[in-house]
Amino acid sequence: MKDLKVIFMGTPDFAVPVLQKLIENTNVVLVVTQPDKSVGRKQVLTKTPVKVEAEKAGIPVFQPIKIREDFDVVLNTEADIIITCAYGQIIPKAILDYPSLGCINVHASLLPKYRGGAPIHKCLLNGDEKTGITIMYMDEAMDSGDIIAQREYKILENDNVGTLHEKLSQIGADLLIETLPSIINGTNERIKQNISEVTYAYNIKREEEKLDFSKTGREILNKVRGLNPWPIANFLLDGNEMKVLEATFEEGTNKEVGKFVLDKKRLGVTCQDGIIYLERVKPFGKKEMDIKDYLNGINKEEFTNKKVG
RNA sequence: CGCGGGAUGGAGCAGUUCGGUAGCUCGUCGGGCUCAUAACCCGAAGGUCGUAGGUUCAAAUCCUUCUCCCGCAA
Repeated sequence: MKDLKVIFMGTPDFAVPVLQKLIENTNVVLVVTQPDKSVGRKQVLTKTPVKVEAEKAGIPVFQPIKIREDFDVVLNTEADIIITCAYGQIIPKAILDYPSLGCINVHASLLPKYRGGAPIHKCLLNGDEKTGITIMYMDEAMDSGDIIAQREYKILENDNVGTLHEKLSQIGADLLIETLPSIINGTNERIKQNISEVTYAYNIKREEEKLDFSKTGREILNKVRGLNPWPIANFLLDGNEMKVLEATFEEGTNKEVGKFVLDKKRLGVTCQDGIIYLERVKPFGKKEMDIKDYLNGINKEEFTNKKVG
């Protein structure tokens, strides 16, 4: 496979293992990634993780603002196949039609479930038992092309977005390399997506980060881990965001939801079917800390009367 | 100069309005109680109050500078 000329398109950390494996096993001739962006409070111009990796390997990098309008560089690069993974822009037909072996995408869900940008978050938020990786041909719509290969991953109770992210990106890289030979010699599968089973995983909206204590403990825990380590579930306390990084649940009954339960060493909030105990939080303006430390500094008498909101 | 929060023993905080002995809860260490304990009691160590300067008899506190951490917005 070392003589296979590959153009890789990808942007975030998730795409890095895929790129690394391609560099090891094939001849990556060009990397396309999103433009450097100013990030954080200080607006530091930052390279995308994929760009960093590409430069390390001495591979040319192309960063069009709009690939839709600016793709000559790609067409002028001799390549057999284009492989994308979380690139972040819709790829125009001219590029899709260009390489002889086609355009292949690595997606972090078992398509047709969870097309879109946040499949890892979505499967955790929904409390799914499994998710996985799909290797697929690309077409002009988002994540709608024919499936070449899939690999399932059984979600563990303690998985969160971070751990799943890591595991799936590794699986994605492995599965891609294993599948490539069949794509090269044309013996690969090509399965149409079942339209009736299509669901979408759009990017998380701000409002979805809020914990709703009128829901069940299970649903709340799903949200806590399904948004960790990014963007982190939270609720309002005295008008300020209290982020919840870890929580546990104990079943029970309550008269009222969203009320604080103060224990000597624990802080809980009543929900529909029990109490959610906060285990690790990040109060407004502070660093994240264990609940034990948080309780050390607060006025417990006052706290008993507080409510979420 | 995008908006806002924060920096005080190892941890989390109070004290700053209105300058006047460095305080709370926890942890650590030592001792005691107990069949035993993460429980309880007694005691101890541990802090140039983020940096630099200014005002003052006196600054954690007032004024100015800078640094670092955090949330939002992009």
